[in-house]
Parts: sequence; structure tokens; C-alpha cells
Amino acid sequence: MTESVSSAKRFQQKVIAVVRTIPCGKVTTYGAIALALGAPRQARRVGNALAGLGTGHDVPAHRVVNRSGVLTGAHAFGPPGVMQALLDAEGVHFLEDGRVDMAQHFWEPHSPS
DNA sequence: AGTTTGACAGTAT
DNA sequence: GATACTGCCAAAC
Repeated sequence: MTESVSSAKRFQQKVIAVVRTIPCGKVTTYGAIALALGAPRQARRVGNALAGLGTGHDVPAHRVVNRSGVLTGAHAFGPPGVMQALLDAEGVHFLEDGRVDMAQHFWEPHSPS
């Protein structure tokens, strides 16, 4: 089935595949995902792909933060604080800066192959 | 068809 | 160490 799909859509599917493998209580970065997909420096597209998911997916997108540990995509989860609450419920610890403790919860994804 | 924006990251100052 | 600038590429306007 060689269906013609937009490259963005295909990229999105690959992103989803990786994000779904993120273990509970762990977080990763956009750049790490992009690198695992074989698209280094394309971190922006990873975020853009997740932004297109919207609601009704089984993807733990709340476990994806930027390199600084900031929840840059919190706005996509509706009311502010929801993304933080989801992570906190999974045992993720936050710094006083409101950032995720990357040194403790960073998890590096692998290629979905 | 050109410009702007975006759930980022790396390098330079 | 913090701030500024640039690179990347696609979707939206």
C-alpha cells in the first residue's frame, strides 16, 4: 500500500511512534526525538507535528519538553497547569524555576526502525 | 508567490 | 552564565 501521504504527516507518525515509547515518569526533548528519527536539527518540526495532534490521541505528548526542561507545549493541553499536573502525577519532579529536572528524568529515545 | 510564525537547538558574543 | 542571533523546514496568512 503505497499511499501518498504528505511528508509532514509521515514525520508526524514517526514522532508519535517514538513519543509513545517514552516510559512513565520520564521525559525527552524535541531534538532527541528528531535525532532518533534520523532528522537532526529538525526539532521544530517535532513540536509542530505534536501540535497538529490535538486531543483524542494516545500519545503521552506531555512527556516531551524542550532542551531547557520548560513545558513549552503546555498551551496545547488546554488550561495552563494541566501538562505540569500530568507529569507530576507520574512522579516527575520540578525545579523551583518551574522546569523539569532533566538530570533526573531525561530519557533518550531510540529509532523506531 | 512572498512573508511570518512555530510545542527548538546550537553557536556566538 | 545569560542574552542574541542564526539555522531548519513546513504550514498558515
